[in-house]
Amino acid sequence: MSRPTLEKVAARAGVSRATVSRVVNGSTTVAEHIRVAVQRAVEELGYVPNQAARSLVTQRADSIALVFSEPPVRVFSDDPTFAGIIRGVSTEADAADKQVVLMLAGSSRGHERVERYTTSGHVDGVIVASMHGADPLPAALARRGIPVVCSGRPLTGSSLPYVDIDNVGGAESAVRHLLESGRRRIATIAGPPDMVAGIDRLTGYRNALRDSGRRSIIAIGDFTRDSGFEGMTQLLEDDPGLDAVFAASDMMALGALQALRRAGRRVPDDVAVIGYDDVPAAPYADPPLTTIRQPTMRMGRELARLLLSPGESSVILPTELVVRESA
Amino acid sequence: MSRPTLEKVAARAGVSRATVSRVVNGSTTVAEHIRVAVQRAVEELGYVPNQAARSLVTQRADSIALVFSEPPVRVFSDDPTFAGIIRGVSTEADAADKQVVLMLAGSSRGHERVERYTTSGHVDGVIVASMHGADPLPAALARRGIPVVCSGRPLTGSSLPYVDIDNVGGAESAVRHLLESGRRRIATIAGPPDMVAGIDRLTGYRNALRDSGRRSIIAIGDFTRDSGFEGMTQLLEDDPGLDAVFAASDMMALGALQALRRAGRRVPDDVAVIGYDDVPAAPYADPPLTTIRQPTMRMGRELARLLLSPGESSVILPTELVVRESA
DNA sequence: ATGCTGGCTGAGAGCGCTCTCACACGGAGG
DNA sequence: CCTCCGTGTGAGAGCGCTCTCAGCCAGCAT
Repeated sequence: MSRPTLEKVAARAGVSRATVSRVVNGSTTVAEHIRVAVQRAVEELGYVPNQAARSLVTQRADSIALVFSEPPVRVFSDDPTFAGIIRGVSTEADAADKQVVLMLAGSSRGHERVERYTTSGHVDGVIVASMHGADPLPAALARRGIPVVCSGRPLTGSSLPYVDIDNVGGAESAVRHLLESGRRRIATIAGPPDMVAGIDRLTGYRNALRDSGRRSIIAIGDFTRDSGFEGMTQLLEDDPGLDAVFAASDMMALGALQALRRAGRRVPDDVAVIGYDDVPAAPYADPPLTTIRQPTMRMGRELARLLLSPGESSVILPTELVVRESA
Repeated sequence: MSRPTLEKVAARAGVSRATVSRVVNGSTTVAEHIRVAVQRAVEELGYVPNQAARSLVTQRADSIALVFSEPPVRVFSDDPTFAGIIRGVSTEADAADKQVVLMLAGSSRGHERVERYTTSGHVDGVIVASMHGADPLPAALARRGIPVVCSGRPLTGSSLPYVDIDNVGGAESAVRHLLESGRRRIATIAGPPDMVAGIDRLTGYRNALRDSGRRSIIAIGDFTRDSGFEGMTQLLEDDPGLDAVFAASDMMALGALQALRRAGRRVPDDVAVIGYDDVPAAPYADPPLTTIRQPTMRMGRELARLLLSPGESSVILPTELVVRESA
């Protein structure tokens, strides 16, 4: 029971292969009655074009890869970023009639697999959603001649097109909010210094603080809850008089909340806390977490658009401060 | 700058296409010095086989699809199930040298897309990870002649191979734990009745209760936190004297915790709470949540194994009770 | 010498499709 | 009447690969 071919459909409809191909691909130069006959034959046989054969001649795959250059744990954590990106990319790809292929390239073996897969003609382009700005994958693919766009500004100095979210601006607005509500000793739990988001959010914090002439109090975390807990604990030791903390991720903010509780500080009365990402759990935190929301879905759309219509330039998307009760 | 073909490599190495093909595909019947020469040519030209051409003749794609028949929101929620499945499938597929293609088929349009993609020869088989047991997708694909395995027992009466987790047994052990610790009026917040996990966990609850001769107190939720909150609130009205609740998902348990707190009940002193799934947030709940852990990664591995070596029969995996402080 | 293996290699067909090009056909214009 | 054109349609090449098959050249037995 092999799948029917163009040839079979043509025979059944009493026309040539070329005509069936025209109908299947929606050419207008086919007489109405023939079109109908062919469509019936397609229907009856349950014909589906063989994509391999098609790709072979067209040199297109009509699909794009969305590569997550991270371990799956991270991708499927409660970070809404990835979900939003996927939704956005899917939406846009749908509109352009392209299929989206998700790939995980967590390990170095994964990198190699992705490279082989994408260079072997499976896809027309690749979106690399990597949080590590220094990821070598995008450049490697580009060198192979594959169209690539990155989510997040690449740290490799390559001039690849990218879509990023205004991390600096987001952090600035968070710290400004703290400043405006009268906080005077504002600490931060920064993200890892090898990720753009970590770097840029710290820059934003410093910018806002410098403008107001206050000194910075910094702990370094890695975006996880545990590192937030530890960071907060350390901060409290360093400067027991602090009255606000900006955590570079909600997960770290959640950890900080816990550390604060343990230390007997009330939030927001004694210490105001503000996070980043607006994860699903943020409104359920105790107290509900004030945070920075990112337009993740729009990011996905822009990524796809950038990949599909080359020549357009990189985009930086704005963030939004969501005020709840923690600050 | 088009990609080099077999022909080019052959010319450079001074051999025929066939020989290059043999080397690339690891045939042993090639003289050592020729093999080396060919490999050098491949290296120098950066040759990567054209997968479309290869598939066209071999009728294989060397990749499998992992389809999530759910809206992305659900897939990327803090439910660790999907992440585990993905990891497991990837591991097993890697070992068999197959590529994993993730696809989201949330909408009905998505279903159609997935059907077209998988039937057009892109993949050698499909794993459908769907929580709705009555999903028509698996059967539709099977009808098309594509090898399919399901995660979760299909509710459609089809005899497709599947891998499931022992939901009934898991729920039973949860309720038994409650019973053994002296609880007498044990309620449940059940999952939606159109999902296997919802149905089976309720069955398990009923089984355990029936064995002990106690009556059941039931609220219906949809696995979300909000529905857990509402379910608990309703349960408290229905039977203010209850001293334990088994929530069919951790998210619902988290919602229940919140409702309990609001109602002034102490956990576990007044009411014991036990969840299901062991989400990442479970140990951080207040109090840390006792729950049922599922071997999700193993599930992924079994799914891949089942797809890759047909003839083996469906599998049901055991669960594990994780005792923390809420029960 | 001749015949027979057995190990390597090359020639060539063909996978299912698209797309160019030639061609058939009816109607308008010379 | 023939030419010219526009509109559909079919023939056929070829995309890059795999794989069968034939052929070649040792080396050994006859």
